[in-house]
Amino acid sequence: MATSRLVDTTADNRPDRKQAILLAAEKLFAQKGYSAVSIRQIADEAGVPLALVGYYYGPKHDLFHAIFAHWSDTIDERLALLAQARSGRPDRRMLERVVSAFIEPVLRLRDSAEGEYYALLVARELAYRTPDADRVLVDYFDPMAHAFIDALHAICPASRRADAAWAYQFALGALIHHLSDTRIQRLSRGENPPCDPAARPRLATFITAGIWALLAPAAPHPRSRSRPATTTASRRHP
Amino acid sequence: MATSRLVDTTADNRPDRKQAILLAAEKLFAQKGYSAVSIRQIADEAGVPLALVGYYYGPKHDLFHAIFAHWSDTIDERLALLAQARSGRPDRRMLERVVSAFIEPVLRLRDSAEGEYYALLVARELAYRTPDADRVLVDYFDPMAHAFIDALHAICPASRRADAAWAYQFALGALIHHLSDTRIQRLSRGENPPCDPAARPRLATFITAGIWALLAPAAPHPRSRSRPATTTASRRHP
DNA sequence: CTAGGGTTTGTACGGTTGTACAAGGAGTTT
DNA sequence: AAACTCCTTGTACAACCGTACAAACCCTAG
Repeated sequence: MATSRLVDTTADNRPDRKQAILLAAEKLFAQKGYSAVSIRQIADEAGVPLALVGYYYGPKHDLFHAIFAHWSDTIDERLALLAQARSGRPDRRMLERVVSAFIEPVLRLRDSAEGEYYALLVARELAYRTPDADRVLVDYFDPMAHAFIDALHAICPASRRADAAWAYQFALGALIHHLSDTRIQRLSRGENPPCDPAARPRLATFITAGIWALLAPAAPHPRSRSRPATTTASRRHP
Repeated sequence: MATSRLVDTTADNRPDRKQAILLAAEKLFAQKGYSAVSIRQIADEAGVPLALVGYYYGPKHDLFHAIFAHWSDTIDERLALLAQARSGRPDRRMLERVVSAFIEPVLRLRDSAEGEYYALLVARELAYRTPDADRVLVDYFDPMAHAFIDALHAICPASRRADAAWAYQFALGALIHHLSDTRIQRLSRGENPPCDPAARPRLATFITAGIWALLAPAAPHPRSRSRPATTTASRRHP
């Protein structure tokens, strides 16, 4: 009994205004950034009156937070993919699977119609450190980061976990920067269009090789420099 | 004759208000982002009345632009370092020198007292794509990017230049993300403090290995997938 | 029917924004 | 002394900001 009004509405052909607001906010935040977008612009983009935004989502920052809450289950999917990639012997092959689990879901999201703006929003707002964005980072993405770092550390047990954390952040930087990269077209003189699917395996190669060089058990990095540079300066270093 | 008033002022012990404004803008833009900072906040930070900001720099975006104009000579230094690194035979050793020329000046700037906020500003605002930031990107940083991409392409002549462009962007992402990275302390469970100098050689290792794997003449990436995976799946991939 | 709850609106508030402008101050040149 | 240029300032403006609120609305339950 007492079927809520909201459920009836979604069954209707009447447009879901609440979700329209969320979608508009996603898009504009991803395009212009949190503080450059006004609630009025969001309302206009969604085609709803101004006051409706505040009615559903309250203050501006709660609307921002609601976007990440709406997509929170995609993080669970990524964690499941990671767990699946960790089956088998911990070798370079496993690293390749883990990197793939790290990259693929995000790029797939970016290339999908629904998740496009969310992926862009994550890439931009989380690299762009601000107290507002930091709370979202801690709540939603830190657990996943720790899971990936643990996986890297498990693959290369001889490495220090702190080095695995660095490797993760380097890889994340490459991924994030690639996500919202429109400059590549200019820099490649028109050869690489934005969102080129050919970039995907190249990013995987880049990240895998980088992590492997950093964590491979052959020669772990010392904590602090003890000797001057050897002949090959930066492959294994002082 | 006719020594300009400005020159006299800098010779005085009277504080240079114009530069104080630029410094304050640098700091606040780096900390909170362009659109989250008001001109009034900048004036307060600099300790000057509001109207003086507009007097010296005009509209807000011109002030933003002036910051990059002020540091434009550091880009020339980076280009000189790159040219120096390109002397000798084009081998892996040269790649290590090029990567070092790519990383070191930026990190040194970040760790210096004067350039700290500028480095942070670059890392944040240029990854955070916005029409405003894009113009300074094209004006100041695209030429340098092309120079580095050309260098990578010259080291690995068998590779396609478009792949070198991707490699550059991946490397830039890792560098940029590391620059403003304060999360590393959380993720390493306190082991890695922010701005740890030990990160520098690790970043070099990561980037060098990634680029080398991507561009090394042994087996260039096909433009589109033609062959199934080799024995090691993603080192050279489908 | 009426009552009531969720939804939708127009509107208004106080505050902040970027920018402009006229008036004055300081120091040098005519 | 007067004229001039550069520097400095207080202030005003229109536009926009986030948020709140009281009405009107639609639909269902009683």
